[in-house]
Amino acid sequence: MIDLKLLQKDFEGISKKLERKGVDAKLLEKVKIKFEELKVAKAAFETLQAAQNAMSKEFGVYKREGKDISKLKAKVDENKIRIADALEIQRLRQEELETLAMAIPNIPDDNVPDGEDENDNVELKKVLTPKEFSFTPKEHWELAELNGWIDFERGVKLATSRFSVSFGMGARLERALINFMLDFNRQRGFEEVSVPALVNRKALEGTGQLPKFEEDLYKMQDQELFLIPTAEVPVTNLYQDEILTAEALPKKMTAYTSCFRKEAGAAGRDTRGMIRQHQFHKVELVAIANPQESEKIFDEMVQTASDILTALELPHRIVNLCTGDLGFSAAHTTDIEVWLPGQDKYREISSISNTRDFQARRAKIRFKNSKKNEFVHTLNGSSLAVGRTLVAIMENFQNEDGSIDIPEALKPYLGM
RNA sequence: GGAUCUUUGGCAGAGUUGGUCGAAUGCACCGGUCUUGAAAACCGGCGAGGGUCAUACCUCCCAGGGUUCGAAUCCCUGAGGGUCCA
Repeated sequence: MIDLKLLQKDFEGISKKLERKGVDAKLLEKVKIKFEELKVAKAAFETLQAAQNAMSKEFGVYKREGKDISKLKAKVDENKIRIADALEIQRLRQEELETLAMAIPNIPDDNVPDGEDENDNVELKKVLTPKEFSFTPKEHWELAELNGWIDFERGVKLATSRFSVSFGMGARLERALINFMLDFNRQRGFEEVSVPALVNRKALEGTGQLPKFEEDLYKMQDQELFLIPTAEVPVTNLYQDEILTAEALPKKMTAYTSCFRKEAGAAGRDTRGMIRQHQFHKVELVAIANPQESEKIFDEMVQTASDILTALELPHRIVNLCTGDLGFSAAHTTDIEVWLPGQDKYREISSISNTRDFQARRAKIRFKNSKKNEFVHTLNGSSLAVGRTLVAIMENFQNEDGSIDIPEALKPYLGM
């Protein structure tokens, strides 16, 4: 949720920033008007309510003194009707405003580059050099089938397209990666948490997936619960509606969960292989931070994710997302893209965002800053997507005969 | 699944014959006195959101409805927690 007071105070400035993210100026204008209307409606209601409260107090006095109350009651009854109307109007305005405001994305930071899509993202640096192959490297699905690691057909049989099954070393590698990543993150000061895979509407509103992106979520039929699209949702919302002490910050957490996405807008993209699945494993980093140090923690998170790839000897690059590629809740995002020799390109494997107080405002996560309460900053990032890491290992560690070497760092996790 | 109790400020915990209750008290926290400094002791402040230059004022005692001039307090529904029974 954007800061409505800020929008009101600096309408020009904020709308200019949001325009970079493709927000219609007319929408903002509407929000501003609704906000004004709400204030008027509120004032009207409050005036009536104040009168009502005063009269009710008088009522008590009359009763005690044994005075005649019939006249007062008539007045109060009449006022009551007007209050009901005023309240209804206020509620309506409130709803209208919320509907509009909840659909506005976060304000991008000034240093976020302008751009349409991922092609306009800005590369910050490359880590490790892709190795030269003396043969044409295969793509991961071929390698996966060759080694019997992943069975795509049987995943479809069990569920539907974009589901797969891992066997043998494929399955073991996934588990090894999860443990490796969790341990790595923990050593960097992120506390491990284990959270529900189903969450309610409020949690998803808190982190910004709802109300705008319901079509990409799996929803339970008999209860208002959704499968999580990322651990960011349950972990960030752990502290929803809470006022934390300043000493409690930062909360740095890591969690492994399965993630579930309908990929509604991705028809035809990455239909082959396990780059884009409806269910996938991910180890996530989440931080609840004092605004003053959120950027420092952001850098730590990027470094941690990058270091995991380095430890796995996987070449990657770090890119700064442009406005067009920036997610709904993020003020700025850094992606890490891993080198896939089979595809001959870098592909996203981690996405790390600082949402600043955008989610905190929605989820009402605050902290006591000496006297006053302030919204925290929330950050999240993958560290890492497990399936894609497996893909990267397959493609980068393949041999000419299709066999695949195991990165040294993982061997202890495989009893090797 | 049934019965019953319960849900209050950062935490703990009063308040349920409806009206000076936004709410005692303790802890925590902040400011001060004392001290070389700290602790202890003592004094003062201290729920949240909106509104205002600041007051006033409005809303909030799990959520949603209802009764009433008036509800933290009564009634209904739902959610969470405890206990007992299946």
